[in-house]
Amino acid sequence: MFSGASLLSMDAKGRLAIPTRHRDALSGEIVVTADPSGCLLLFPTPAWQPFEARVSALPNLNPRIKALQRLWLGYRTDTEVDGAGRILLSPELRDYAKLDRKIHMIGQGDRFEMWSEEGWKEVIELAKSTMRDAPPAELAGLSV
Amino acid sequence: MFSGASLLSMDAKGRLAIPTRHRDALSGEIVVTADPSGCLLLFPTPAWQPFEARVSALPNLNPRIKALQRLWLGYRTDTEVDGAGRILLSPELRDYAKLDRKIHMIGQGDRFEMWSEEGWKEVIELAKSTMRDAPPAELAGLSV
DNA sequence: GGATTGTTGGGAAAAAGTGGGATAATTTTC
DNA sequence: GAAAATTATCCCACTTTTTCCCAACAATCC
Repeated sequence: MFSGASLLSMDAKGRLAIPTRHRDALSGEIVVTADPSGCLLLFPTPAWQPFEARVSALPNLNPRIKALQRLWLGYRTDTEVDGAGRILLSPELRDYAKLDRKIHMIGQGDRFEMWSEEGWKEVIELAKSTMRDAPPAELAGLSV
Repeated sequence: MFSGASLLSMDAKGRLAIPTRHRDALSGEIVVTADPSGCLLLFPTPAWQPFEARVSALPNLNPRIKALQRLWLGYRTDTEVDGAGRILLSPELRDYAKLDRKIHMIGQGDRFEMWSEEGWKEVIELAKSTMRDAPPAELAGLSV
């Protein structure tokens, strides 16, 4: 299970160093794609496959679902970690998630999420405002 | 059950000495994460697991709940107490909770909370103003 | 009062991150 | 079709960060 937040910096060539503590989990082949929440998703190839299978199996006569498929499957990019422990993000992926120098890499179970500084700030703000204004009933008892 | 408030001081390297009276409760593996209230949470590993299970089980098609999961699960960091009774907080965790030298460590049942000077002052202020201005009906009977 | 235990800060060695440069490959233009 | 230029990939070196260990100071107990 991946977890942990890291602030990474992408260089001018679009290279991104994977923190060493995640190197072995992400060694070799990696799949990167776009997520409709605004971030990029980063899967080790074995974890990608069930995800792709589930997305492909969705009933895509619904144009909304079809649009989701277009993103998840359409932006799918295979890449791999180079000798210096870095991956290369294509201009298209970088552009989709509005990534510039500072990137937040967030462990999220079977995948990592890549957020721009701005996007991650909005996630934090959404979480904070939720707890402040209208905590969902499902959370009852979570905080002691 | 953890309880008690301690004012700790973090050194320049992000090291934080655990008060001796809590050492045995927090010996070995510890889980630290971010909380949407603005503080960090510190669990002994056994106490973390039911918390993670409940968070993971939330219905995360709701973007607000998904944002909460991103924080709680995403910032999750395993750490351990060093030979001098200190833990190391990563720059990302420190940054999230705006921690600088002075940190308030608050016992809270199965976990500890870590607050910045500023954040803790706001908690106190909120508690005070609540009792002053609009005590919730749920409190009926608490004050003798 | 001395000794032992606990606390704090610093320093050195190792590891990881960062950037540049060179070589190879591909594309475009003449 | 060939040559040149631009882009991409790989490799090496330097800088910064991290981690581990030790020493000095403080407090407590005997």
